[in-house]
Amino acid sequence: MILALDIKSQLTDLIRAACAAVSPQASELSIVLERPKNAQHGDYACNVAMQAAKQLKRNPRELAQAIVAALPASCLIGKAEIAGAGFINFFIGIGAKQAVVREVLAAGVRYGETDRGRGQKISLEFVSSNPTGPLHVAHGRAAAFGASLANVMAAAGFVVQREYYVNDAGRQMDILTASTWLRYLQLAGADVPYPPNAYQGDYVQAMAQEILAQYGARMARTVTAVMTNVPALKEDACEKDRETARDARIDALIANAKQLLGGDFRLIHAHALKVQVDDMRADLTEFGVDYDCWYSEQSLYDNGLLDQALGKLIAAGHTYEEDGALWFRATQFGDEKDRVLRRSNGQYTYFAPDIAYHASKYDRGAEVVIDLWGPDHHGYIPRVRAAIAALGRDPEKFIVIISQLVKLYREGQPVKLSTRAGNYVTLRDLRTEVGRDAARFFYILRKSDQQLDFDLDLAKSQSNDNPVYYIQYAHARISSVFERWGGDRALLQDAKLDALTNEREAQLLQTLLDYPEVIANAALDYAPHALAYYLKDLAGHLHSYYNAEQFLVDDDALKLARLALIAAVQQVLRNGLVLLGVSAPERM
RNA sequence: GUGCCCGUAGCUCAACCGGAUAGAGCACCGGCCUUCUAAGCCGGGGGUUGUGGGUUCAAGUCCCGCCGGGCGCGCCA
Repeated sequence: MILALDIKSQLTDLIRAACAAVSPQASELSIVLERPKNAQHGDYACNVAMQAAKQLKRNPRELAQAIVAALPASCLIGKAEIAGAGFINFFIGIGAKQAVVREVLAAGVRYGETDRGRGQKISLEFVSSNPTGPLHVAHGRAAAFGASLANVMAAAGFVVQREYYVNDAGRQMDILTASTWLRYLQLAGADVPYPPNAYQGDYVQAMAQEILAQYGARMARTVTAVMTNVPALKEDACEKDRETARDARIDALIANAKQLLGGDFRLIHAHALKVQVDDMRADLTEFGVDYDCWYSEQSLYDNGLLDQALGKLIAAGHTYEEDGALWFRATQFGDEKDRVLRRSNGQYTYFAPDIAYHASKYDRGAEVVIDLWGPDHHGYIPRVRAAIAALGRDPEKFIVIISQLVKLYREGQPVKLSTRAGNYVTLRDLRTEVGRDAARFFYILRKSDQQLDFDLDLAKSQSNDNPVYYIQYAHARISSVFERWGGDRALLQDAKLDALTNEREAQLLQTLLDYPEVIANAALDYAPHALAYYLKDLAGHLHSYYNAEQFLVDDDALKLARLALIAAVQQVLRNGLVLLGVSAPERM
């Protein structure tokens, strides 16, 4: 929706008109309005006079004076004064601000929406964890960030497609399949060794149980058969050699599994995939994170999109063969080295289907593609960008947001995590421990490219230390006032607002006015944390107001005006919390 | 070694793409509950924005050097 009451753009128009009257050249200037930190500097400050002073060869303060003098008459501006080096400070009349209350109450859940995104189609991919085990706390951050960003962008007028790329075709899934089978063999009584780089979690055991229950001993094989041609580990060698040996060992086990099981390998594979994807989906749904599309990597092989994408690259001459492998000339598109698409063993790299996947995002209508990745993938960005460029798409329309590491703290000490032992903290653990609201909120409190220290005790604490409760409490307090009042909230829509005149009321009105722009900026900057800080701010102003003034007063006009104001505040608090996936409780 | 990201109060972090006296919370000190929820409010101390230069009316923000930290640099994903 487009606000009737957009003070900032109305003011911008007035200033532009004034500039045009002062000088034809000045009419070309871009008018930037900013909310001063210092209340003495008014509600909006404009620096256009300082920007223009040089090219107009005029003194900035004198120029500012001329612009102010040329301002068209408007009931919006209570006062405009020159300050500092040439700022024009605007004080908005309280009457103009009061109208925001009616605006908020009329718009309701839609207050804050703008058309800044102009309906641009965005593909936003986030989490996309391998379906080889439960989501852990880093995925949780990506989930919370991606979901909040998608909500904020949608509110700002973008059309957002939320995507999860399911890596159901790669080697990791084969390892999970083999892991499940090995556990199954152990359950069936076979004394097979379990490799250290197979999946260690208990969920593998659980899947093995299910396979055993469903298919009985039909997939059992002798240990000798399973271990045929499986090379030994080299635990006394150096780290690099040990890793190579481990890789070779698990690859041999996978090859044996495929050969010994035939079609049954696909059965275990399909079972494991379904269990893991269902589990992740349930986990995310419980976290308030939903997707428009779960996109299968395997489908790119099956429906020919992979061949199509590679065919395009080959036809355009962007590939070559060397050492038996197929290479992409990534260096011609800004990457630091060329990249392998198809290995000499005939297998495609992870990169190859990923190119097809990204191509499909654009082919399905995305104007801008945004990927949210972990920090360990940032070296991968130039490669994908190069491929997008090679396919004739604008690489500027491909944006990667890096979601940095999450460190957990308990009692001031970092929580030790060891992926190898399989005892990492899952998202589900975290949700169980601190609750969904605190988890969602804490996760987006930091800029995505900054490491996040997650204080478990703080997130759990039901105290004033906890910013989630601080905001929710403001919302609940307002509910409590209305419960005490007992009147009909619909009456507030038409309440007279003239009585809202004191400093705290002016502050609240202005903060409500800021909300749509906060949403828009958070969307354009990919920075949902800005919304969290705004809500803390709004809640703070409400708490101050609550403490300073009585709402349920004898003076009827004053009472209704104040109730209308806090109803509007509550609406905005709720709207903001909804975008962040945090509940807005009526009582606490 | 090379590339990217980061360095702001004792701690965790903001700062509206270059604006005015760098702001919150925690911690510390002092006040406020017979009045709509004290999970709250009011007040106080605390800073050479890692460092040295540069750009300009104006730099935490932009450019260069250095110091310190994180991550990446596979025919892995």
